[in-house]
Order: sequence, then structure tokens, then C-alpha cells
Amino acid sequence: MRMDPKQRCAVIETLKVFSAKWKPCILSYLFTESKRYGELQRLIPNISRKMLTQHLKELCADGLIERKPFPTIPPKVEYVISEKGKSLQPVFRVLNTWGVNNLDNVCSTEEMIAT
Amino acid sequence: MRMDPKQRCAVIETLKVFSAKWKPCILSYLFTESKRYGELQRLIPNISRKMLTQHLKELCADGLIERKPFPTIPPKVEYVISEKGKSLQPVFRVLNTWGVNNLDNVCSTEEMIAT
DNA sequence: CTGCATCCCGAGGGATACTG
DNA sequence: CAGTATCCCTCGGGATGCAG
Repeated sequence: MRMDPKQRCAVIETLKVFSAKWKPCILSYLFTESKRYGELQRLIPNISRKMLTQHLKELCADGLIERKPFPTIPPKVEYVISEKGKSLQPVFRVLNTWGVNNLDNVCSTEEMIAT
Repeated sequence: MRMDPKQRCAVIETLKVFSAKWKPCILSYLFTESKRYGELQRLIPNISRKMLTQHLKELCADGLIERKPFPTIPPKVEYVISEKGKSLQPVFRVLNTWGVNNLDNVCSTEEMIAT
């Protein structure tokens, strides 16, 4: 197993798609169910609006989520996980399992489903 | 599947361990066989000595690789993958597979074994 | 409510010169 | 050969204010 840093390596490009600071968190919420912009803001208290907007845009651009605007007043926007996004869930499970088995003081996302 | 950003989430902590700029590349070389400092430098032409040193240190601290210095003249240091490090290989394969199936213009690390 | 624009700061990371 | 030390700069990302 080798990687040529000059090529677009699948592992590295995959990491780029979802490993930004808040993206795993956003995705994990959307795995469960669609959320509105404001809901995500409340669920992730430390994220700034700028970063939330930016990450949502990038996730849309990469086809992992979809944006569903409703032309109501006041406006309402729902973010929904896409099929491509769903395909990341098993990847997250693998990462979660590795962390639980190899790191200290980490909290499994699987456990959090139960609670 | 939910993540509380206030906890040490397994997925996020796992990403922190190996998703720094050059770490996947370094690890992928060490998966194959042990390498000396200078070899890695030649294999990864764009990395600076500072970053190579820093990332190797962090990978050691996280127990993914081991440093084997030989008190010869001139000095010689080998970096070897650890058992914990090896356990990341299946994780890399999952990331690689997802990238190959879902991204354009990426190059599989698996293919590169064959070449 | 859902964003965009702007300003600003600190960390990540590159280049280079020096050392045991 | 295998680093360390220093300088510097870009960019991720936070805070705040404005707009549709």
C-alpha cells in the first residue's frame, strides 16, 4: 500500500470530503433525520453561522447532502442526507469502532444512539 | 447516530490521529516496510523536514509507529509500523474503497500495489 | 429565519540555516 | 544522516453586523 502524493489519492480525497472541523458532527445529525439550519445551530452550540453555512455548502457541492428551501415567510430550509451521504455511514462506523478499540476516554457514537 | 461536540467523540478523535496533511502518506509507506528518515523525505518530495519530523513524532506519541535509532556514524533511524498502526490498514482500505466508488479522478491505493 | 460580508486572530505549515 | 531553530505567510475559522 503506497500513495503518490502527486496524484489524487482516494484515501486523502475521501478525508478531504468529510474531515473538516464540524462536518462529521453535521453529517451524524443528518444521518438520523433532516434538520433545519437553526436546529443544527442549536444542536452544535459552538459552531459559528459562517462555518455552518460554509460546511453545509461544501457538503451540498460534494453531493453528500441536499438543500430543500421552502419559500415561506419566514424562510425555512431543510438539509437532508443524500444516498451518497448515507454511503458514508458505514465508513463512520469503522472509524468509530477503531477509536473505541484504540483510544482512551472516547465516547462511542453507537452508544449515543441508545441514550 | 449522533455526536455530542462536547465529548471526545470516537470518530472525530480517530480522524485527529491520522488525518493531518502528510500522515496518511507516511503511514501508507510504513505499512509496506520500515523506512529511514531520509527515505521518507525522498519518497514524499514536497514535505518539509520540519513537517516530516513533527508528524513522525506525533505518530510515535500516538503509538502508531516506532522509532528505532542506531547509534552508528553517521546516525541512522528507522521508523516501523506498530501493531496499533497496522490496525489502521483496514480503515484505510474502507476510505480508499469509498473514494474509488464515489469520487472522480482519484487513484486507488490498491491499484498502486499492483503497479 | 437563513444566510452573506467583513474583519481579525491563531495555528498549520513552508523555507532556510544551523548542529550532533 | 537526522534532526533543531527561526522566520514568515497563508488559511481555517471565530465574532459581529447587515440583508432578503
